[in-house]
Amino acid sequence: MSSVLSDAHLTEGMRSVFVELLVHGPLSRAEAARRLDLSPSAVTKLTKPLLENGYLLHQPLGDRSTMGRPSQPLAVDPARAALIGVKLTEDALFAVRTDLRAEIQHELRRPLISHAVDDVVTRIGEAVRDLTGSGQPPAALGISLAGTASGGDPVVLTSPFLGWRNVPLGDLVAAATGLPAVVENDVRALTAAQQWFGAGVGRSSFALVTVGAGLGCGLVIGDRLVSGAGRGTGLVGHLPIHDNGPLCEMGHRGCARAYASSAAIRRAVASTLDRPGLTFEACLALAGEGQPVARRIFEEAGRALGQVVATVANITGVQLVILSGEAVAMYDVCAEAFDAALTAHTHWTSTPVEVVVKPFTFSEWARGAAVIALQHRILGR
Amino acid sequence: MSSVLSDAHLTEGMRSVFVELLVHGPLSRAEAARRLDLSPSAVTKLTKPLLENGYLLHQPLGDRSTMGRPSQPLAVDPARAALIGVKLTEDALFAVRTDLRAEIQHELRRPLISHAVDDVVTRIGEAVRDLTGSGQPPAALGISLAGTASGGDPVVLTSPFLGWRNVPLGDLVAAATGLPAVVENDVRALTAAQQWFGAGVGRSSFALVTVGAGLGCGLVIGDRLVSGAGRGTGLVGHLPIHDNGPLCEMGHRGCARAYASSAAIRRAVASTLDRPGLTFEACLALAGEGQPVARRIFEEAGRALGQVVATVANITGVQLVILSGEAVAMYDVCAEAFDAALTAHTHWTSTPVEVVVKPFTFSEWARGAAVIALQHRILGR
DNA sequence: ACAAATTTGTTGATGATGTCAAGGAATGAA
DNA sequence: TTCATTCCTTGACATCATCAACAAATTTGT
Repeated sequence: MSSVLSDAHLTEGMRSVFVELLVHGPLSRAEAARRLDLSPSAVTKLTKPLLENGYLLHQPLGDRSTMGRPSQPLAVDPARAALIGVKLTEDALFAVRTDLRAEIQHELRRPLISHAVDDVVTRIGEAVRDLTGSGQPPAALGISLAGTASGGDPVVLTSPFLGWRNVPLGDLVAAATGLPAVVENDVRALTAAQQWFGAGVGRSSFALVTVGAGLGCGLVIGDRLVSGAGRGTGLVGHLPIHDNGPLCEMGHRGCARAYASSAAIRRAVASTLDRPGLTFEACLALAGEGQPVARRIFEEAGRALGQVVATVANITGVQLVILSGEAVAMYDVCAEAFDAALTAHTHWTSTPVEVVVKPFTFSEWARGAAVIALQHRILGR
Repeated sequence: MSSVLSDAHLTEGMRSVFVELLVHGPLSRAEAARRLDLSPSAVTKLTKPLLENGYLLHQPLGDRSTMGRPSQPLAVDPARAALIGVKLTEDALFAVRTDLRAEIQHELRRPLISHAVDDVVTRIGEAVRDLTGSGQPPAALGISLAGTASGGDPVVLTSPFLGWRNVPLGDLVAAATGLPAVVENDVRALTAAQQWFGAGVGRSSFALVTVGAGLGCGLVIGDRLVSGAGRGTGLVGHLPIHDNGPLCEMGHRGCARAYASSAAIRRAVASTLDRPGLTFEACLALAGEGQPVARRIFEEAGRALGQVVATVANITGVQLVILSGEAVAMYDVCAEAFDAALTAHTHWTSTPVEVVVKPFTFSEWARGAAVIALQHRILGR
């Protein structure tokens, strides 16, 4: 049983069945056939080699309420392969090891002292080794970071905060680790994770809006992750909100980022209260306690965020928007302002936007990278 | 030679070759094979029945500069079938008859006195008869109008300005004319026309922004026309531009529509100059002559439009935006303001947006409807 | 208890569709 | 004239999904 998801000569049909079972949980052959618009016999034939190779397992029978022969649910064996996901930030490296359903098994965090390409590649290699240990070698590796990483299987990336331009990070890491490696923008990676294993399951189109150090937006339209070639997608951070709002780092007045990024919120609360040492979490706590300055600033942030979400939904037509990111906890203290702004700016001819708030931990970024690796490995792009 | 594009039992492969030749002009078999990632032999086999049925024609040989046996270009015979496109407005019906490449052959305009469904269906039937005459019967019919018409092959539509809700217009017209009929939102129809026969050819993603009575936006992402199910797409009309701008019809302050719609511009110029009878065209002429009020108002419109285009490009990541619509001529008098706003609001990490301004005549709306009919007929959705 | 109905899953024959290998056709270059 | 090159075609072959038939496992009804 050699390298995973590659030797078994996965045909197109087998891939589609595998993905359907991976994403939509255990399904009987008959149900899979209906969903994929295939004949039952085709599913039988396609699943046979997958079962033999251990990719699929028979599940214990579930409900027995229906008539006729009970169905035999099939499911992907999540332990059949492992994936590595790495998220790079300016000063740290987060890595996770996940199973095939992107459930995190191990994680680690390492400081990133040097931004030299070789050093980063070495650090990633060490992290992979430490996460792998004596276990089965991972099937693939994904790397995510902020910046305009190219979409798909990209070999070349440009990252402002690392000071990189046209670095073939994927190839370098692949050479250093011996694993197939891909690089992707972090927000898109997170979007991919939601598409296959999160709130986006079963939705052919949705948007993910992240709030944290900045604002981000990922799109899935027509079952495909949108990746603007050359241009980034989801650049919502500098959407103008008010003419006379606060300034952002780029000198824009009243843009979304100047209202809703965690940095902007922290700055605003800290400077108004003249407590320069305040962290974002402390600001959040203050707002939770009803401190008026903090409350007001979070309220304005919620309003800005609501307008961002409404604008994204109006332009793209998505019905579902997932809220996530390091600072998504702010939703709790600004829900009313958010909802009011969302409703006010949603086009009146449209059905209301569904908003799902995803609790967030930092390892989600790395998990997204693992999903990118998985998708690339299975779909071949 | 019976009904077109249906009897010949078009297989999937034949469809793809046909569309490739239809959209990308004359191509040799070898070139088509390369583009479609097929073997040359496959193209030979797929084109044979299409040639026999008259869908394809051999073109006279073009350049003979290369080595080897000269290629034999194939092209779709545009006269092999005709299409009807109908655009409905509040007070008129525009209809065109086109060939397979959506070139307009005949067009007509009829007043729409009654909004009763039966009357409209009858009017459409008359228009089709008049356009068909004694010529070959059209292969399909498309209808476009403003409002949230469902996407694709829709049978049911909701139109605010006609006062319709859930009218199965496609089925009714199909029954009345005997032709396969589909309904689509007008902006999406125009977008489809640009995708196959306009500035969008060869682009897998682009946006179309229309300016006229309102603002509209159509999207093609990943080679597919985006149609928000339930929610409309491209609802850019009420994008906030300034906090203290003019009011739109919905009571929004300073939204894009209040700046850049032809109605808003006309109102602003006419009321400021106290010349209530001014038409939009007259306003445009005034601005062209340098009349300061008109110039300023068009300048602000251009600024708003530039911001709309930038926002669409930032969120969707499209690299190309096509400008069109009845009032697109305004671009000439506000190009600097438009470009400045576009650059200012374009995310700085991105490559610049390409903007293509399409001169517009009203029959383009109906032509778009014809393209929708064509796409639906060929692709089956 | 037993038969009928119902749904699932399997198997082999069939048909559709594309590739491959081979070769013919039409040209430019040596 | 001969060769290299590119285009196009043909028939053998492989792949893959459907279809029809049937076996399997259960509920329902008598």
